[in-house]
Amino acid sequence: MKMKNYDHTKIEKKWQKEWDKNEVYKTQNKGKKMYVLDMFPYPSGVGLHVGHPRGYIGSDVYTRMKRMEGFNVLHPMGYDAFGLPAEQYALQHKIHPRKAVEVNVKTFERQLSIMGISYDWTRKVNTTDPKYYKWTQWIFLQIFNSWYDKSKNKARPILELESLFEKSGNIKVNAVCDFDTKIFTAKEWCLFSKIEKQNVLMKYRLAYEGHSEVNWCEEMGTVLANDEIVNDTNGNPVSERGGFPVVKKSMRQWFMRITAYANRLLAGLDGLEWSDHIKEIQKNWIGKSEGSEIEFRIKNYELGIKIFTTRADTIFGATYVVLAPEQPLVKNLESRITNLDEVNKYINSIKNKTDEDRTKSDKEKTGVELKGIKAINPANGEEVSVWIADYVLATYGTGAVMAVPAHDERDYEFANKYDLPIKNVVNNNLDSKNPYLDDGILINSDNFSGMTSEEARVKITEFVSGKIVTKYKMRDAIFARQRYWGEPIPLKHNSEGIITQLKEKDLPLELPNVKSYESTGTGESPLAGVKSWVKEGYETNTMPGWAGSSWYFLRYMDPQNSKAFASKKAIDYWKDVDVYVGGQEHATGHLLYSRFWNNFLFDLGHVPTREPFKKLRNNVVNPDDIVNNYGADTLRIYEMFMGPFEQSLPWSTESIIGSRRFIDRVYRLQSKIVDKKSSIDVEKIIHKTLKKVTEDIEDFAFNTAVSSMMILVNELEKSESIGKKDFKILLQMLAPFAPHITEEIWIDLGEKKSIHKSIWPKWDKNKIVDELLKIAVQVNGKVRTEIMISKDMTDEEIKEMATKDKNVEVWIEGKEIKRIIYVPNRIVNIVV
RNA sequence: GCCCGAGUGGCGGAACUGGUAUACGCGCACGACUUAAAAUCGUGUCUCGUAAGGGAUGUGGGUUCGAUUCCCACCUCGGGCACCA
Repeated sequence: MKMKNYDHTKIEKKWQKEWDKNEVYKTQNKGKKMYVLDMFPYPSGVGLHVGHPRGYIGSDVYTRMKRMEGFNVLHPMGYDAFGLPAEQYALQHKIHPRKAVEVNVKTFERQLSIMGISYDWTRKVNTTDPKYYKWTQWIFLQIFNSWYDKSKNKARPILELESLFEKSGNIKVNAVCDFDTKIFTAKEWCLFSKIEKQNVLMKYRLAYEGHSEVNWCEEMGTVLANDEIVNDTNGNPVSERGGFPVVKKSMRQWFMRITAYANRLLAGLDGLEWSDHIKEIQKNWIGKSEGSEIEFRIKNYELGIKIFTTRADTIFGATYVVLAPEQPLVKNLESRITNLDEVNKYINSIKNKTDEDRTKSDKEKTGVELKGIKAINPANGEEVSVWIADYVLATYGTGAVMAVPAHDERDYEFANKYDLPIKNVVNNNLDSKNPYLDDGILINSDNFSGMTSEEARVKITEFVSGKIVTKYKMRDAIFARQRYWGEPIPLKHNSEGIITQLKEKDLPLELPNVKSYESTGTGESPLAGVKSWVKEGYETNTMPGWAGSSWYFLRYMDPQNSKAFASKKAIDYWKDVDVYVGGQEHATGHLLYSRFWNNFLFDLGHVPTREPFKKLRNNVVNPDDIVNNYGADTLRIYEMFMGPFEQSLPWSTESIIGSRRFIDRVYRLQSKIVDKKSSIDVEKIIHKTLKKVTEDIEDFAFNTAVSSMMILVNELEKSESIGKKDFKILLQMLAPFAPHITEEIWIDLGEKKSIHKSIWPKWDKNKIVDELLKIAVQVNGKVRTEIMISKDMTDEEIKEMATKDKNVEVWIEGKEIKRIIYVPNRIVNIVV
């Protein structure tokens, strides 16, 4: 490892210092803007470290070219330091989370800077800084104080909803609200007590308090999201971090009504330059489906059962109805159920099961008939039995389904087990292996027989007075953690249960110091143990990890502002993120929540665009530590060269040597520099390569950009000399990949200003056209020879030249030429 | 089960909107320089064949003058969702 061609450690350190001193990467506030963002990291259990430099390097290469192209680039970095990972780390090491964050941030910054990443560090943000989370709390209050107007399709202030209630109650209000919201008139509204009003409004707020069954982890003393839970080796649910057991528990929670935005989050994907893969994941997660809501009347009772189905065409085959055990209607029917004991026993048995157990698809279906209750099939007036079963989900659709065993696999299984009637109403191909085919011709369906499923869906829905509706699988997001290390929620509860909110001037509500930030084990946050906090009535839950990260990209635009989360001027200038680079593990979390918040802020006029991230590129995990042996420039080139940017690659310390050799060769090429013009051939290849490199960086095709520069260097080595001017072009196009060595040579060549402040060169059109070109000649699609053509030959001349070629004549002799196809500058194909 | 995506040398991978498949790099072999080694440079490197030529982009079909690229079926791998009615 001795006697390198250049001393990477010395050179790289020198320039990193120099760039820092001269603020080479400082963002301006004018010019054509370009916002290139890396997802900011959060401290992990093993401390914060640069685990995967690939993404940071890729976005840095892109950033550097854009800067040289004259864009005013914003390329910042910061820290998402609230949340479980930081807290767990602190607990394990018996230090305060704030201390843990400080230590880890230092390590991280050192590792980033040795790779030569060109961040503007003056714009650093940290979600745990009270000056930052003041605005996280402010945004929370905006959401809390808003409702979703379906007719205008946007969020509006809650005050406007109250005045609508005063005018005409809620009957005419077309808003997104809780499923069980009751109808009231203006008069009734005015008679409501303060607390009753508060409860009603809570059903409309976009941030709301409610109760829900949650995943409770006793050891960690906290609620976990579904994606924070994994299965242990026995198939039991445990926390992803630590592997502690997880059970179901009903708890008071704060929620974000993200479901109000389901359709916009789905539709907004169309205009985004994201990979199809990530879009697909978000689409599935949102889970839109069109169907019908249809009421089955209950015999001798005023209420009916509303069911949701996507197969209204099969309603003539509906032979029973199933409710989810938690469906509120079950309670209402209690007095009429003749086997209530059996029913209650079933409901209780369900409560003790985890989601995991309930949703295992290979599990045998169970259920109980509600005896004494009969429903009427609205299509044919037949009486059908009513059941509860846990294969129906309370949280999707209406929590009730019509069962059509002939055309639904799950209903079929259930009907077979409990001996319920099965009636075929769609004439599928009966010998087909799958009796549940989507489409067919209706039979046994009165006037609808003979129609296709497709037609019948809408017609039958009308016939039974149902309506066409759209449902989503996505649920509202829980917005609370029973933990210490998070943003306090800026709300107070008084002894009567009235909720008041902090005024803007009183923000931030700072996280108090506590003796013990360890879990209380009771399910309450450690904040519940702080007397002064509880006395004031402050909310003891804190915000979840995703709060601070849902808007940080806006803060970078104006990170020091104390009057607003960012000034209007800064927001109007930067608008949105042009390119966003980060891991795809955030597809259904961060990337969805940020889009939700940004759409919301757009509705209230705080930001100028709906979607925050125009272009998304995903980085994948890879190890590091090559810098010491080979240098940062080598690491950067290697990471970019070894394959497509968005693909995970196995690390190979063997092949990295190729990247180092490449740099060494560039370094040695200096001996060929002359003070006059280079030969035509050298000029040509320089400009051709420049064109390719420019286009490739634009497309994030870094691997082929490096490859074409390698070809260029191979060619230059064969040449006698290189003009200084052309050599500088090579340095410039290499600068984004290898910022240190190129800077070193650049300054050596007598330049005064940093190469990174130089202007990205433009390729010369005239220099990339070849006078002579080699093209292939095929006979019947097989290559037989190559010919040289000049650029001013006509098509006819080229075709003639091809047919006259000796190597071709052998193959066409004595045969009739049927056609000659000439693809300009590529190929001639002679068909005989 | 459903929905995406991908299969190219010993390895990482390239091939623009259908136009000379295997660029570039690693590895390997041989050679040059050297007392020697390292480093560096040069030559070769899909496969069968002495050659002329033939065959290969997961498998089998199809469209086309021409297919890694488009279409159909199947196989394998990766990812997402999962009792969503």
